Amino acid sequence: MSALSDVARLAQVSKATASRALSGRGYVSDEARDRVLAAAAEIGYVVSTNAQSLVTGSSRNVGVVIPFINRWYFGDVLEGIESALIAAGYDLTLYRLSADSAERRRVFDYFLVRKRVDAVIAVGIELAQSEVRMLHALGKPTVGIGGPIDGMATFSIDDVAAAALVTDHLISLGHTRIMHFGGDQSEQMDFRVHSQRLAGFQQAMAAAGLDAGPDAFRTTVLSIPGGYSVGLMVLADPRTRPTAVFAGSDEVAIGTIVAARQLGIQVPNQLSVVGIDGHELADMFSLTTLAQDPGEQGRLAVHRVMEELVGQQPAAPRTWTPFPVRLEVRGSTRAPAASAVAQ
Amino acid sequence: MSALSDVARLAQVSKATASRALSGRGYVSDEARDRVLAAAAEIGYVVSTNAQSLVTGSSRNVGVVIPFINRWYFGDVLEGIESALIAAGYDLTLYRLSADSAERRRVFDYFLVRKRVDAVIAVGIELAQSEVRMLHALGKPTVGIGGPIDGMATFSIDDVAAAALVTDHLISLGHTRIMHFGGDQSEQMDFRVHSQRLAGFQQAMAAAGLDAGPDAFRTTVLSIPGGYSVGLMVLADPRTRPTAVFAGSDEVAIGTIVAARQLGIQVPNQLSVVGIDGHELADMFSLTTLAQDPGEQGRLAVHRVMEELVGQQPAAPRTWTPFPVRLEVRGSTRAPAASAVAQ
DNA sequence: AGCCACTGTGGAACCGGTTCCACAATCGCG
DNA sequence: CGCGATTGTGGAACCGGTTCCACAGTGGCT
Repeated sequence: MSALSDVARLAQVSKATASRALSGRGYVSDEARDRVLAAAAEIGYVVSTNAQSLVTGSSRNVGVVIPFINRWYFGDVLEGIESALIAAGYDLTLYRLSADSAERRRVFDYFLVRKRVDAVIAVGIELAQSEVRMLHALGKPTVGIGGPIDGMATFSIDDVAAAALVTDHLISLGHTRIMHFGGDQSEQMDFRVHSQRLAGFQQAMAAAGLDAGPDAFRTTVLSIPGGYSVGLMVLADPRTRPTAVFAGSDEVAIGTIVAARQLGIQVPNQLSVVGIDGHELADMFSLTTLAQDPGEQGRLAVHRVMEELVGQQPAAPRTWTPFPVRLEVRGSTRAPAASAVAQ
Repeated sequence: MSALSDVARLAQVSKATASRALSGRGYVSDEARDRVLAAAAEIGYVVSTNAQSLVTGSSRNVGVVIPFINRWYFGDVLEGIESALIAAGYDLTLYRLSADSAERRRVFDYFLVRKRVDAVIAVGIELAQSEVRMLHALGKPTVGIGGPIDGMATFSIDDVAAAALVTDHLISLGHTRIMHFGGDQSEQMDFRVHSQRLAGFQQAMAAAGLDAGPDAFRTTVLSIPGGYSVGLMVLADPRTRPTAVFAGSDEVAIGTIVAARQLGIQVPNQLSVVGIDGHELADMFSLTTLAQDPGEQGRLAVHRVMEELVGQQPAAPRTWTPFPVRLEVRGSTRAPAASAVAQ
């Protein structure tokens, strides 16, 4: 491969001048610049980013740590991050972090610290305080999606409020027998998303004077098959069947709707279902949902990182920024039929 | 940050010995090694991969170019690639390539060439011969998933055979009015997947003496909503409705099933549906499908890249390796009911 | 005893850039 | 005309490692 010195020799200038001509920094005569550019083009010169990073100390590369790639929310966030990084001229190095804690340590110790990332974006992962400190100690900007995390800039929707909002939607329609299908705490290592949505559900129920005991809550995997299997189990018995389900994610909601159809239960006539996410399939399944925009969250996180990376001015404080949501009412929610209640 | 020279000073050895002790290459006395390791641990030394890459010429980093993240097949391939790369001690730099050709050039010229990848894995992207030559000229191993591409090692299922197989399955059940919902050529920049699956369909139909004219084929976006919308349009009219649909992907098949249910058409009693992929939702929808294993394809591609990267022995020839498939018969296919045919 | 192979170590060159600094030439202006 | 500011250029140091080479000590063998 050709190096800068080759370009310099061909253009009959010094390495210093060649470097200045190519980077655009410092004084270079037009004539010299033209010669350098022509020489570079002639031999197909490309800079070595390794050499560049070595001397400048920055690598124009951001690490993204994410637990899933194949779930809608995470995939969308990743797409948003990717497009924003490319636009900013940065590369994206991807680390998927499974629940396996040994692998987790390895990624953290080995890759993130050792490798050439300028910053880290953690999606849906609850970082320990020791891990946060480690990243801060390295001077690497770090932002999280799905916070809040102490000492870090994080973005996410307000899960408690979101859950309360959709629960209130069901309550205002007249439902009283409402169940929540939520995530299992141990399933993945993300934030307190699950418990917060459960808390919001319970708050809203309590505020309306409704029962939200243990019978009103089932855990499942937050995916379409997860919603399907819990739906099949819970909805099969007409005597205990609720009139409405608040699903912890749209994927669970869709699985529940499919299960209900399978059982011959009409949605929304006999069962209302509401989710959280704004999944691309929500429209197809007429799903009422609290929509968020994961791609936008990803882009926002990138901008926050860039602020701190470029950062002449002091960066914004490292706090949680709630992300807006909007309730999209579709055909999966309706007032409970008298017969359904009686049944 | 602490550098190797700091470690060397603290351990009272030369940089050369410190480097040998840490890398494990060359002769170092046990005593010296211990001192170096202790010194490194004490000051929290981590190597600079930039310096390392600069001198060794390899960066332990593989670039992955992929058109979608959020479609099941691509997400699964990506997961497979990621896990295999991490296991091999390599990083994964992600480039999403949209259909926009300007962006495509930019990624190619700017990032792939300029940046620090040791190899490139291209997923579902048809590379031009000029692009293949460019990568070869750089001496970077390159493998594709979803081939074949001339001059490149590629992995994919045999799309013609796969399409013929599922079509034969429908034919052997007694169906004669079969339609194919396939991908639109212009929709994305992947390989000739769409046209090959169409060709396989037409071959199988012709071999059975069945009509596979233009009326037997509809294009759509290869996603669940895509299958849903084409399903709603095509299945609405009972007079022209086929008794079986071969969907170009499981996502299209699932969308078609949902559309059929919506129209009150029973699957499989009134309509058989078969897909290709082995989607995670296939089981839930009782979908008969030709299963492939995208994650395994990703892992295989990584191994192929590693072979060439480590490669003392001459690497395997750069040809297409067909990937195995298996027909998983579930409840979405059945012999056509006499009534359905008459209707 | 003499020679060679092996082990262990440090000095120095090198990878490919960026940037500091010294120096020269030109220019504007009092 | 003289002087300081501006422009343009090259030499050399440096980023942080790896590795070649020279050299010294030790041991095994004839």
